[in-house]
Amino acid sequence: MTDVKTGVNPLFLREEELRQAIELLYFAYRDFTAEPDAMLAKIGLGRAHHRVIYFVGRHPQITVTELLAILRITKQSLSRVLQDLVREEFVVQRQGTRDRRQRLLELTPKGVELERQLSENQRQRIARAYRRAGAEAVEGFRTVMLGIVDEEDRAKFAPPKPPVPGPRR
Amino acid sequence: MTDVKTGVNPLFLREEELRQAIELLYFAYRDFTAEPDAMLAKIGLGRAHHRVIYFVGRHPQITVTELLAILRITKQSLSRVLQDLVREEFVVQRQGTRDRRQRLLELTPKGVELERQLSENQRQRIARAYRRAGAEAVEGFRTVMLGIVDEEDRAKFAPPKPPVPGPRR
DNA sequence: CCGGAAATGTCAACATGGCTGACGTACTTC
DNA sequence: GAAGTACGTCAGCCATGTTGACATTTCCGG
Repeated sequence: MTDVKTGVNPLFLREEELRQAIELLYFAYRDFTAEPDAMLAKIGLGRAHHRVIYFVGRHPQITVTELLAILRITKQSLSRVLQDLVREEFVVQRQGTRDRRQRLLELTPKGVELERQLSENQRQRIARAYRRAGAEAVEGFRTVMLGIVDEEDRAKFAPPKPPVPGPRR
Repeated sequence: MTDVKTGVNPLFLREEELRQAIELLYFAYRDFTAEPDAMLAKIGLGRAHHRVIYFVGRHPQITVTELLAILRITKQSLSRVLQDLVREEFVVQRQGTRDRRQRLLELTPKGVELERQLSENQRQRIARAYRRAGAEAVEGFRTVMLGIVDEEDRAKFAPPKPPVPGPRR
């Protein structure tokens, strides 16, 4: 196969390569969540609250069912953290107009501010890594990560082409 | 700055790009851990057990202190899962020879087999993503992930050059 | 050789955030 | 009008993290 001239055992290389990837995922996630976790702990919230705040901020007017599909947890688990967030006025629930059974979720200004603070560190971490790695590496990163994600969720990640104020058809 | 000719707002692009990265990390980790978690649940173990089995398998003869440094949890937390694993004979503890206070940890054959089964799915997931993305993308992935990891842990990730049977100095 | 520090273990109590099961209400849809 | 859907809630269980306190064994420096 390959690597004949270097005398390398390709199976070994592959195994080591895959293990490094496993560890990169573990360490990156561990370090990526450490700081927000610490900030949350100070105000009596946890990582679960962060996830809700993040995705509600990302998708204003999201319904409970949609949020459950993203988080892949039970409604009872979500309910607990959501109650905290509503009580503390980080999130508001509005009745849906199209379907009045729905509760549309939105961040309050206070929620927006918390979200910003929590994500700030994560954004900086990513920005730093992106800057150092360069555009080409970033493309590779995105491609590989997308391949790791379950197929059904890949559609969410259209290449980041912002809405260009061009001819609107 | 950049993107002048396309009329793109670079700040928006950056924000969207960073948010996508945050979500890639979240979804990739979520999907990456889902299957091992399900397998572990069947035998009454959890993700914490997996982490211990993984790193003990990766670093045979690792000491408790070293393992704690990798996992960044308290010794009490580790102790609980370690006790389970020793009782169920996935892991053995041997007294250190250099320093007899140490308990060197190792997988039993049963532990090796479990580790293999648990990681199999993860390795396949990575292998598939690597295969589809190509060598260049893999390099980019590694570079960016390394940039996300805390500086102190980066040294662990030497480029995967296996021990070539060359002139040993 | 003695005393402090280190490596490890253990007990106890607590918090977070998953889970299941059961049930209720309001609303939509057919 | 009946069935299904969106959402909420109560109750209890489990895994896994935390802190604090304390014990044992061993190593090492003065």
